[in-house]
Amino acid sequence: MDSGQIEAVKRQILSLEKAQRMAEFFGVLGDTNRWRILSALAVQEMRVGELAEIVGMSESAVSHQLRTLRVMRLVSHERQGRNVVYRLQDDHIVNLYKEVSEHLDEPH
Amino acid sequence: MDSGQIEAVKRQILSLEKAQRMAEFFGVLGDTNRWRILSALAVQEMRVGELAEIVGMSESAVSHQLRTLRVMRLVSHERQGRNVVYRLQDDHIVNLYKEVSEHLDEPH
DNA sequence: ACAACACCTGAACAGGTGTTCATATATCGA
DNA sequence: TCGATATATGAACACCTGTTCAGGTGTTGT
Repeated sequence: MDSGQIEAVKRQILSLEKAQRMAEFFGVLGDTNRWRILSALAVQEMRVGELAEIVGMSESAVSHQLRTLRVMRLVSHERQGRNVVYRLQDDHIVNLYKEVSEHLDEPH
Repeated sequence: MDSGQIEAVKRQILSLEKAQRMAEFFGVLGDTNRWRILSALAVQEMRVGELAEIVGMSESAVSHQLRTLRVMRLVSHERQGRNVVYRLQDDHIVNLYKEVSEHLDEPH
């Protein structure tokens, strides 16, 4: 590669901003407990306390994580009386899970 | 949800091991510079030094990151004389990029 | 109105992550 | 073989992240 080609690639790669947005999103999925929470919500929508018991975390920790998931619009929430019900916002995560699951299952 | 349903969901969620593997993989994609490196390699295969100049990082930092990407089998490498050429291992990452890009571009 | 309940939030602290710097390894040219 | 080049690696350090703990907000039943 000569210096002209180098410059050409520089113009084609992800911008810093776009790369940051990607990293931020994938970073959210880079946590074991958040995957457990998401997989629980993939079974069915549920309240915070129920999530906490299912994944074996404190309610506070779950709440903190749900906040993160909310910001990335992976889950939506709805207050019902004194409870707050969380659900997966759409099936993007399920698709991502399937796609990556294949990758990880490939023989090395 | 009664306690029976709670137990049922507990059995259906991702195991700790599977969740950890998912988190580990996505965590690798949770870094701005790794996305810049991957997007450069998506344009064309290239040497470490070229990557370093294109993404504006030190060669050492790039090398460290490539190691991480290699472990997750996102890139493969081949020594050519004193150079080492890196390339994307397959198109999984490109697919992931497209899928997530849509998600991020959706109106809030 | 008030106590109990369900959830959220901020600060603090421990553990993890990415970069730099110095050095090591590997290959080529003379 | 020796110096130059290209990449890899280990330790150290600064920064980021997730949990806990203490306390706060919002809602219901009496």
